[in-house]
Amino acid sequence: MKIATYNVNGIGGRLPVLLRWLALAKPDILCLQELKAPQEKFPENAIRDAGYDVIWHGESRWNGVAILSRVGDIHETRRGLPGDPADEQSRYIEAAVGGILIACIYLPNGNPWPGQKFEYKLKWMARLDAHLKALFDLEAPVIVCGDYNVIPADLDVYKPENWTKDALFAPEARAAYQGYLDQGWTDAIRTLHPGARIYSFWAYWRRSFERGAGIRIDHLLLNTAARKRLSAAGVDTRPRGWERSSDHAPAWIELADRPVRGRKARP
DNA sequence: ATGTCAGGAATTTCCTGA
Repeated sequence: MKIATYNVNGIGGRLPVLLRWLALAKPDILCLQELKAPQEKFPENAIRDAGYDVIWHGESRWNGVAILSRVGDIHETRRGLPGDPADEQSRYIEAAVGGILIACIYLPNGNPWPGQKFEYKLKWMARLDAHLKALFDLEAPVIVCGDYNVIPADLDVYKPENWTKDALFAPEARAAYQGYLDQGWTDAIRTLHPGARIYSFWAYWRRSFERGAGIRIDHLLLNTAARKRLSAAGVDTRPRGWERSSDHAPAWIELADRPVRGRKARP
């Protein structure tokens, strides 16, 4: 089973690119972020015509998350991250589908740092930390994926010195992300490719993609049951080179039907 | 410091967020 996450940066203008990638890559489950569309403007019919069930949480202008599935109906389990009833930003949606619990997140960017937006990011990360603790021990495979807006390590950025003042590379944000791994969650791409330079975002300007000037901020975190079935992971850079592309590329994993021999937790 | 997008609001141009 192929599970992917893709920050589309606007579902409206990106629909042709998304449909093209769905036909090419055929993910079984796909999480989308940055819909940038109100609830009623999500292109539900086009997604269903492509063969996918879908749930989404829109928001006018900003944010917005969705889960697509072509392997059975989606049973929504949660909409909105717990911990702050006053938070109205559409950044979290969770569902049971195909025997998996999948959470789609669009973690706050946090720039400029320091500032109120960065404080919101850290609070959101703390709320996610608490929720992850509740999800980790489930017996079912759990995948928490999306745009984390966190560069975990120097290896995940083309030029670390250019990002030292950025909220995506801030020590507090990286520490919070490390806290998720310390809970036991597996960063699927990094675990299968320990020393590789793999990026999922390239800024639109200065020909970043052509120069390979990227960062890795789209992650798939797996609990123990999911990690045991992890057979492959990567980033599909192809759509980043298409016309009218998102500034992100889809990150994906493959889960085997049963546990993969030798797939142990990272030391 | 720069640079490029998307979408919404107001109209052809600016604003915010990223």
